[in-house]
Amino acid sequence: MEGVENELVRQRLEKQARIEAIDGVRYPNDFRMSGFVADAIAAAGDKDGPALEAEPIEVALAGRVMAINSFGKAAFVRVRDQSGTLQAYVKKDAVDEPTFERLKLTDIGDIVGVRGVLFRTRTGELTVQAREYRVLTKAQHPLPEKWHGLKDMEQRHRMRYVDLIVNEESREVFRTRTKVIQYIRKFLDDRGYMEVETPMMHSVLGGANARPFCTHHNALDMDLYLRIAPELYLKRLVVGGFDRVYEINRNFRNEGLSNRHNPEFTMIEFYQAYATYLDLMDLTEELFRGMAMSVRGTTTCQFRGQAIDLGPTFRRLSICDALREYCGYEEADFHDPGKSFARVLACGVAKAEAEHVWQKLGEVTPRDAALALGMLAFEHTVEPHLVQPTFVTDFPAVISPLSRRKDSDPTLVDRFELYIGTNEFGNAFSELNDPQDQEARFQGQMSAKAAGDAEAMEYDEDYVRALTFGLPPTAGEGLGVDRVVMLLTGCDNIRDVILFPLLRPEQ
RNA sequence: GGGCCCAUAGCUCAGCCGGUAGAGCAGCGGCCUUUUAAGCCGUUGGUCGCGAGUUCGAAUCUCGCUGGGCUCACCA
Repeated sequence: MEGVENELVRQRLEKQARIEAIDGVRYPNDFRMSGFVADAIAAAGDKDGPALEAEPIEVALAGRVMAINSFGKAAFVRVRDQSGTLQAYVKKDAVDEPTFERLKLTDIGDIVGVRGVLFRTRTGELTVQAREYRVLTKAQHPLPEKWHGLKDMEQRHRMRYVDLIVNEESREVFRTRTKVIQYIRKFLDDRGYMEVETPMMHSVLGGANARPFCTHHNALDMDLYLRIAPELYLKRLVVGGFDRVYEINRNFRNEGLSNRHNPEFTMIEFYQAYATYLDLMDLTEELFRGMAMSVRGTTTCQFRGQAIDLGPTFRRLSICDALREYCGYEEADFHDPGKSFARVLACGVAKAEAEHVWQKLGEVTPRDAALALGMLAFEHTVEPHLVQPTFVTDFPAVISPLSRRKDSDPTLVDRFELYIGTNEFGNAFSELNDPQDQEARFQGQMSAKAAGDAEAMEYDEDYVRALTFGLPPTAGEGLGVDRVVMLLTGCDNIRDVILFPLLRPEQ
């Protein structure tokens, strides 16, 4: 940063040296806290001043100085730890000379240790009457201003540690993030799911349609991908007899950044044998409702300027019905790529984009092409309508290479995506467990790859082999955890819910 | 990657119709032993993101670069 030449830093280094001269130690680590601030507050309960005087409670607290109100011969020092904030009162005639000197050398931002008994000020505020007061760690760099905090988004992301110190809203977002993950974990644990860990370095690309990050293992002289999804490994585990598994997984996709996309992001992916995508819809509603109630105490939330209610039963809308309702599709349009193409253009999709999508499909039937093109119209025209939670169901098989075909129509699959606030939150389907069909689907992906689809999956021979040993009828789902946190915290930018989002290097 | 916008003191911002910088907070000095955005008096602090150009003169106008925000595209 601006370096030690800065005047403010120079002053603080000077104070640090003077404290060291008093204490004989520059970074002491022998202060022992009696507990957190919250414990001290709990110990005092609602006892009034006289009660605290009658039965003194001694505490030793440590934390960061957030404010100092000084009177020259006494001062209030507001100390914050992980659990909360409590002020200490240090007065000259209640402490020895070196202690009062330490107080005078304290800056906002310093880490201090305070020992003393609890009392109440004339306004009734619980306060530690300091007997011992020490500076444990000098903050050599000043903190941002106390009531505007740190506003600059770039600074907040680059120096998250400072953001967390000064912005309570930011601390709250990440506490909520932790609660969300704890809730999901407990929710699945309670239902007999087993948490597992699968490889993040893959030699075969699969489980999603996305461009990967590449890396290299030196000793094996082997190129590897950072995983884009754990799906194929999790289903291998179901083959292995772990009927219900889940992984809270970090995935890596080599795509553009946006306020909804970070190259590494967190998903919760879970699989349940002897279930279908219909079962997962019920489970998903239950999860979202319980999570919202647990984390926020209500099923309503604000997301990207929209009022969302997770309380009512989620709407269920098939792709084809959506296209009929919002894009004017008629029966013939679902079978004739030319007609579907015309509908797509009528929806306002750029011709070049539609042609590109058509072209990179590779060798497909007219029905498949018509449906795949329809997805463009869906994304362009239907998505903006999906504000309240909606399960979009029955996707085209041609774009769903791992999903089970519908018994009633093999060109469609038993799949849903969950939309909330016009954004996709999750993706689930009954798993394709027919190894011969899976082979054919991988062939289709290879065909698409050959036709120029950079995001197509690779042919995973071992996965097909696993299927030949028998994958029970299974349903699986993935949810974007970062987006769930955005929804429940009202953050519009994914970077606000990721502690250290990817940024370009400084300078 | 495309479009629009932003970058001034440690932090939050003003100045932008060109005349080489201002406030609040923080800091420093003084007064103040129950404050809580404490108060009162005084005061330090800036290669105005970087680099060119126009001009007698640029924080201000122009171009380029860097970083960021919003938005579009792909995904979750």
